[in-house]
Amino acid sequence: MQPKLKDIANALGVSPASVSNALRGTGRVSAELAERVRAEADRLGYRPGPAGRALRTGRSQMLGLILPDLSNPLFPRMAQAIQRQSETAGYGILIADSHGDRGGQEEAIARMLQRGVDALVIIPRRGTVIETLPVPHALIDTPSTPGNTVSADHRGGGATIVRHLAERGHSSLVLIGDSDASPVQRDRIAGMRESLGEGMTATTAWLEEDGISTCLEAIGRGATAIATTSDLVALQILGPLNEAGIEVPEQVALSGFDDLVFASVMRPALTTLVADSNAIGSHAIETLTAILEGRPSPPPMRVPMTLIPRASTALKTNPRQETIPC
Amino acid sequence: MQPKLKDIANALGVSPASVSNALRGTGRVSAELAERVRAEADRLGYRPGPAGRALRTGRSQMLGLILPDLSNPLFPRMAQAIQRQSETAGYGILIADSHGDRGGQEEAIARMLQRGVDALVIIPRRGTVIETLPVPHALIDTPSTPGNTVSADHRGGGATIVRHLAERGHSSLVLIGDSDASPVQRDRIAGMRESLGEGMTATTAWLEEDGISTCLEAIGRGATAIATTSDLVALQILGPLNEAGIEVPEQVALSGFDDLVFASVMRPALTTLVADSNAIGSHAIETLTAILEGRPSPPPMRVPMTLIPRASTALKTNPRQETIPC
DNA sequence: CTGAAAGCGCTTACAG
DNA sequence: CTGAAAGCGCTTACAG
Repeated sequence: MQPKLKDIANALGVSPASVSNALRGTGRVSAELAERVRAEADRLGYRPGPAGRALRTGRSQMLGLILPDLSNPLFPRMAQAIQRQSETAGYGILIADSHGDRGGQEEAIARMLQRGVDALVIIPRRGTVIETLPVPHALIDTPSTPGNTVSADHRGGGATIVRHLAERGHSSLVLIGDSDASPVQRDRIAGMRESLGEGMTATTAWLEEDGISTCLEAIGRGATAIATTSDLVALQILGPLNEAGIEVPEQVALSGFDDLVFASVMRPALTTLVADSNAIGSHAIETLTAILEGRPSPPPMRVPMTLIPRASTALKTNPRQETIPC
Repeated sequence: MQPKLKDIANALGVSPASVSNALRGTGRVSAELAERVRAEADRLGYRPGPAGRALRTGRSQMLGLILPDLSNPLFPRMAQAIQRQSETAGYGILIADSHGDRGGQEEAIARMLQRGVDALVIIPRRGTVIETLPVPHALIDTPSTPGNTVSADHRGGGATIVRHLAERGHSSLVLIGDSDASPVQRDRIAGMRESLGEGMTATTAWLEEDGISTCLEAIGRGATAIATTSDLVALQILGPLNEAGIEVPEQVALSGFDDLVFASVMRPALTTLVADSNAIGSHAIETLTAILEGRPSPPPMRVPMTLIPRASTALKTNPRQETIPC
């Protein structure tokens, strides 16, 4: 049986109120009594039970984390960062995924609220708008999403990879994503387009819309670099490129996004960009705990994406090279 | 403000006790009153608050999930399966990871207990023994781990891939894992070794112990197939093979384990084996809820691993082919 | 069949 | 500085 507050009070012949005050540093308690209480609490290994505290304070000391899809390879890092940060802040993390659809997201939020979470961290489904919620919440989506609390600077990442390719002599690019229904992917592509330099051209393609063909055609017309919105997209393009006899990076440069687990280990190793998940997680948690604890809450934050140059874009390309027959 | 039990009682002019009994189907309540209570509860959108219930019943209706490392690519699927199953059973899931070491695992367990979880699902760190715990727990490790509740049949998976390779004419194999400190990997390799047929030979290697060199040497001596313990290991071997001028699957067959996200999309697509995460998750949750709710708890379970044949082992190999110069 | 009462373990005004 | 009391929202014996 776990020791209770009353056990300490009885052992010391004082009231439970004084024990509680001594342990929390609230109310007036003499230093001497406080010390005796702490010693006895340590001896017994006492920890306040969550149920009694929650009932009295109205706070569960738990945060809910809503993910669109736990099996998405990008989310584990976020979940890990958020879990560790919230633990440091003294909150537990309840998880739920949105079961792949929008109704699922609303249900997941409703379940979390019923379980009494003090606040929510939400990584929303593509383009979902979060209605008013009865608890504070932090949104991790894209800087262009209204109400976004913190996220990677996807647009800046797009700009960075295009500059990287430009420095290597690439002037004709293919920009390719999975789906333009994704705000994250749209922002990455937008950032790429915005920073095309003088004389640079780019074809945009989406995997959903026969993007592989579009991509191969553009290469046939002289494109020398493919900037994708995700390592997974890059990996999916590698096969068709090989089959078409196009070598990476010798004939075409290729880049990804997110530094997924296979990016460093595939051949050629994939140039990619990644944001610091811990920075994102800690800003989300800091924002929430600030609100919960009455501190001033920080402004929204945009975490930069860092380029990780690898073999897939290592070669300098002569912008006037012959076009590859397709 | 969320409606309380008392609000329903007041609105109907009955006691909170009757409302509680009506809603839970316990105690004696007339059908007529039960119906009125349900109607009013629906109208108000009443849900019992978790704090009051937890304090009274001693149950939090939450399960803790302890993972060695949330960022491990294998765990998201498990976490997702467990989360969904426990949700169906009416339990929330608190997550914690072990921060990469054994002490971290013990701390994570202690934190979960302090938060009042009713039971734990533990995917233990390599070779960790779980001491006695004050709540029921389900262990997901390997069938050979004492106290294991449910897990994939890693040994059977090893046997399956070796038979698959044997059918394709391979008789000289390399079996390679990351680390023999991992019970899962040891079981997979053991299953492989056990089912080597007549006249088959195999070299075992570990990445940790310069396994790549061992592997290349074995191929130099005539091995025609590499069975790895993980898709990630297979991916890591592909580069050195390419550099050595060894083609997959033309000269050497290659297989993985776990069907990670890149396995189907890499080139060549990777033959692999996978267990049904939902089956594992639901057995773990069923075991725990059975104990918590006083039902007979099911025996330990071993979930079969299914072969997913892909291009990387598609070719029949002549066992007497020339050896490749190394 | 129904309701009044007690109590789960805490914290927080409040009185002394 | 310290303690007695009330109460957070529920559920469960128990009395009527």
